[in-house]
This record gives sequence, structure tokens and C-alpha cells, in this order.
Amino acid sequence: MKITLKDGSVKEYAEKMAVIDIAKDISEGLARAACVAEVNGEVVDLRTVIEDDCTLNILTFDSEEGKHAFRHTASHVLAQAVKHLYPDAKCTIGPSIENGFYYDFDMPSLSREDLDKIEAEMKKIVKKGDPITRFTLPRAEAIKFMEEKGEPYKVELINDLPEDAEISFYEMGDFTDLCAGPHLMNSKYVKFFKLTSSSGAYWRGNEKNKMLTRIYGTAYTKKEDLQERLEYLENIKLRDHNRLGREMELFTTVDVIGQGLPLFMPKGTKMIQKLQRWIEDLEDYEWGYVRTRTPLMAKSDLYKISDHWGHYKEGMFLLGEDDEDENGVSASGKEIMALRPMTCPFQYYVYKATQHSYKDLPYRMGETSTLFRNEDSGEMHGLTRVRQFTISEGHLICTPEQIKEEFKNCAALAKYCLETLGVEEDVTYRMSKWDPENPDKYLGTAEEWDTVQDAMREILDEIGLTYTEEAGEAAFYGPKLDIQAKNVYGKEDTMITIQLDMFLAERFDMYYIDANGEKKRPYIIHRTSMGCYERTLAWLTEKYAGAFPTWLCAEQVRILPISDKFIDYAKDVKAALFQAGIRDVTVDTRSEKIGYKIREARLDKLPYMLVVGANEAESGTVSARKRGNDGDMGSMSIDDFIAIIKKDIDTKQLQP
RNA sequence: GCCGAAAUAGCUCAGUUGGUAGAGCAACGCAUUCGUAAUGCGUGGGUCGAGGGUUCGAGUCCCUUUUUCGGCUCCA
Repeated sequence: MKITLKDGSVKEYAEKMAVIDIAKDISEGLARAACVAEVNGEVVDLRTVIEDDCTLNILTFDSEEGKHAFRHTASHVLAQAVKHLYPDAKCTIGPSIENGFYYDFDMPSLSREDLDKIEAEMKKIVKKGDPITRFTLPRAEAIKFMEEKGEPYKVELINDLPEDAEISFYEMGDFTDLCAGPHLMNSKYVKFFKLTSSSGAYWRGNEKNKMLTRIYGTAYTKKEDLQERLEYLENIKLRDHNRLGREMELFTTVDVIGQGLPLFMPKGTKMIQKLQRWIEDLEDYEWGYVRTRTPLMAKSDLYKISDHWGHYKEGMFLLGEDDEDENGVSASGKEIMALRPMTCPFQYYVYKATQHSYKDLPYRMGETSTLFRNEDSGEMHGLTRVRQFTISEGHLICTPEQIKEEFKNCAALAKYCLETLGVEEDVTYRMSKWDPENPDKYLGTAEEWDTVQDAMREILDEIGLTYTEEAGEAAFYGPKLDIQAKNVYGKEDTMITIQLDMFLAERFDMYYIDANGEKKRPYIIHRTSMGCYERTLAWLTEKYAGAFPTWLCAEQVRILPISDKFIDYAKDVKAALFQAGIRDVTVDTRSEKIGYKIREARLDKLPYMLVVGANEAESGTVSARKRGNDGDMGSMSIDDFIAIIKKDIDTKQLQP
């Protein structure tokens, strides 16, 4: 048989051969580094025996597939160590993930000390270095095998495998695990690893199931790479908005005020104000929006029409519902109210308050809208997951003919916002579809969903977006285009969403008068331009590590007099900047040395510092400095500095 | 909501087997008037998250509760 290698060369063998032996034939070094292989483009285990002509690509740890196999084997080493130390622990699953691996066990929870002990046991296992072998069993025997080992979760997994599935096991020393593979040839290769944390995780990801104990770890082929990863994990804490945002006094939280209810401090408030002014003007004057201001709460009746009551009641803050009867009426006669979790029905009534002709459409309503969602107590996180937040909300009421162009415009506006914030490269697009397995969670029928999802797909393809499709992520009233971004820890959040709504116009009896004088149902787009202010601020904090674009900074310039004698001149400079429209300027009047003032201004990540002393006062100049290691811009006239900072602000670009 | 960890001065953290609450930074005061990342000296500041309990005595042990963190589930 002929084996064509990656470099195009061809090896010929008289008999069938395992991939690992071909690797050894190529070079011992390659065989040592090999993790998995690709045969005719398909990822296979190194044990796979090749019988026919094929292309073969041996993959090392440098490839994604190699990393997965390597860390998957690391997770087996972890499981083996856990079984040594905790014989009663039941194994479940242990996959590799981005940057590491985990394994879930049914066992009591673990402390850091326990993890250290398990790590020590893993080191012993790796040092001993058992060869890893693979074998398969027929279904009945496989079940019997795992039953005898006392692994009920494995039995459940086997039972759930499709009829024709090959049931494979990997054995290393005294440990055998049900596993599809692929795996390394020997546990001795898993040299450099670290157990990073442990936590609870539901069996099969379902909150109704038992809570298992999950152990997270990471593994590398080189000590330096492991070290680098651990240092990286330390360093990203410095970008974490939840820490940096508090340190920089953007926001704080107070125990007695409650979870998920951040207080914006002056700096954070100023930044949000700047974002809000920008967005409102952008929408109203450049994209044809009208602005609304609607109540933050409503009677329960409203949410019954929209069916938020049916689909979203758990997520709302209800007022006076304590003694609600089965008809949703309070026994004490009080009205049952709810804080609004979204703006939709309120803006619909703005639309409905006047009669609209097809000539009025599209009718684009924007609102800087504060929403309330009663998240479960464990869900809150910094500014990214809160119970009260304010979103650049909007609803577009369109004729069917307009829907495509308006949707495209919403996407273009969102894209413009991302570009202006400098984050357009950091997002991914997701088309969020309904879940046909779970129709009760949604309004409407399968046919209706197919129709509108097809329409959305067509629009997205016309725009030319690269996007993924995901079932079960839609709103209950329609599919969404979600623009996703990852935080410093790699966790993904929705930043912006644009949704097609095919049900609520009917429910709220919204209409427009068409050219023939007949009532017609409009289409509705729910959308946001730059998402909610809290989450966006969190994202920007992490993106820029606190060194925000100048236009967004609460304090753009700090003037640093060399000594008290030059405070007056510093104030003159401040006044000149104010005159020129640069208003977020302060003077550091403290009796400190200039080095100290500069140090503090740099730690505050200010875009510009202006040092003023005798020379500057004399010549009417400033000695400018921007953030960064070689930030000295030299001496210049006040006007020259104004020109520089104005350009910086107007182009909304970040200084390098 | 679930599993786990944590909460001590404004911030970061010490505080040993239960025995009189500490440091650095910050703040404030005084002196210094300084040229590109920390001037010196001094002062104030904590019912140890809250509420119960055990004890002669609790920051330390037990219970409840609130908040925070890491995950799970959920989500803008």
C-alpha cells in the first residue's frame, strides 16, 4: 500500500501497519511527539491500522486535534488518580476543552488541598508511564463490564449510544474508561499539567440532574508553555472589568442595595453619558429614529397580552403578587404590577396611539430603556449580568417589503457602533433559532418559524455575514441575529441583538393602512445598536484594559503644575481647552513632586498629561505626554495640543 | 436556583492550638515648591459582613443569613 505524507512524499509498505509504526518509520522524534493523525482528512487514533492507500498527516501537540488528544489523555490520568485516592468516586465524562480539560465525578466536593493531592497522584501515574491500549466490546458485554466496575454513569452512556456504534475502551495500568478516543500511546507523555479548579456541574448539563464534582485542569508538552498559561491566567485578572472597574472607580456595589445592582460612580457615569449621547444622536439624526420615554412598569394585563406572563414570568420582578389567585388577581384587590423586562409592548402602544399609513413606515422608535430582570442569585457578575440595566433599545415597525432593508440597516448601524468602539474584530455572529424539540417555549407553529428563519437566513447571506446557527437561542417571539463577544476569561456574551418578530403585532392588534385603504399587519424588528450600557462598558474595560479611547474617557486631560506657583497658569490652560470644547480636564493642584503626579496620572490611564512650569508659563506652551511607555510628546503651543486631541477625539481612534 | 470558596481599616492582605485587633498603600495635617513612574514627619480610621449559639472569654468553633468570587444551569 502507498501512504502519501503531508510533504507529498510517498511511503510504501508491504503489509498493513498502525499509524504509530509508520510514524516511527518516518522518525523516532515524530513518533514521540505524535498525538493523533489524519487519514484521508479524518482524525484517527495512532493505534489505527492502515490497510489501504491513503494520505497520512501525523499531528503533534501543535495542532488543535493534537492538543485535544493530549489533554483528553490528561483527563484520563486525572480520573485514574481520583480512583486511586477516592475509590468510591463514580466516573462520568472527561473531555478536553479550549486551553485545558475537565472530568466530572460523582463524589463529594474537593478543596484546593485535595486537588494538590490528586495532582501529586497524577505525577506518580505519569512517572510510571503505563502504555495505553484500546479495545472494543459488544454492547451487552460493555454494559456488564461497567456494571462490574460499579460505574452506573458509564452504563447510562453506553445505553444511550446508537445501535451501530462501536463501543471502545482505553486501558492504562489499573484504569479502564469507556471512551471514543483518540488518545496518546502512553500516559508518560502528559508531563506538564496543573489542576486549576473544581466546581459543581450538573450531570448532562441539566439542572434537574445530580450535581457532580468537576475538576478543571490544563496540560502542555513543555514546562514553559504551562508556565506561560498560568501567568496569562494571573495577568487577565488585571483586565477583568469586575476588578479594574472597581479599582478605577467606574462602579461599585453595596451589600444592602443588593445583588446585580451596581452603582455607577462619577467616572463610570460620565462614560455611560458619553455613550448614550452619542448613540441617541446617531440614531435620531443619522438613522431616522424617533425617541420615546415609556414607563418602567405596567399592570400584569400588559404582559398577558404579550405573553411575557406565560413565557417570562419567572424572570420578572412582580409587585403585589404575594396573594395572587389562580386568575392572576390579587386577593386583597391590589393591582399586580411588574417592572418591565423589555420595552417591546410599551413602544407598541406608542405606535398604536396614532393611526399610521404605509407612508409613515418604517416607523423607527428608539429609547434609552432601563429594564429589570430577576436573574437567579448565582447568575450575577460584575456589569455583564445584572438585575437592572439600560439598553439602547428600539423597535422598527415596517411593511413586509421594507423588512429586508431595515434589517440590513440595523445590522449596518450595529456594525458602525462596533467599529467606532474599536471592537468589530472581536465579535462573532450567531443566528439564534427556535428549538423544535421544545415548542412550548415559543409562540407559533413550526411552519411559521421555518418561514421567518428562512427569511432571516436570506438577509444574513445577502449582507455577507459569516455566522453560526444555533437552535434554542431564539426569543420566544422570533429568531435573532446575536452579535457575540468573549470576556477576558473566554466566556461568551451577547452584546448586540437584532430580532424578527412575527407574532406580537397580531397580539397587540397593530396595523397600518395600505395604499388601498385596508388595514395590514406590520412586521416588527426588535434591535439594539450597541447593546446595554453596563455590558458594553464592561467589555470596553477589558478590551482596553482601562486605557479607553480618548473620546470616551471621563477625564481626558490632567494638567500637572510643577509647583503651586504654576497653578494659575494651569487653570488658564484648562480654560483654553474648555473654550475649545475639551471639557473633561482637571488640574492636579496637590503639593506633590512632578514625578509623583505623573505616576498617578499614568496609573489612572489618562490619555493626556500636560506638565506646566516656568518654561511653559513663560512661553504659553504645554509639555504634553500621552499614556504609554514613551509618551513624551515634547513642548508645544496650547493650540497645537488642542488640534492633536481634537483629531484624536473626532476620529474616535485609540492612541497607540 | 445548584456545587464550592471567601468576607478583618477606603484598597490589598497578615492575624498560629479561642486570651487586649496589625502592616503596606490611600486619606487627613504640617513641612517641602520640586521638570517626566513614589519627598519627609505626624494623625485619624475597624462593634473583624449581619444575626444567633458554645465558652469565664470568639476575628478564630457551630448554626442561620447577606454579599462577593470560581463553575453549573440560565441569559442582554
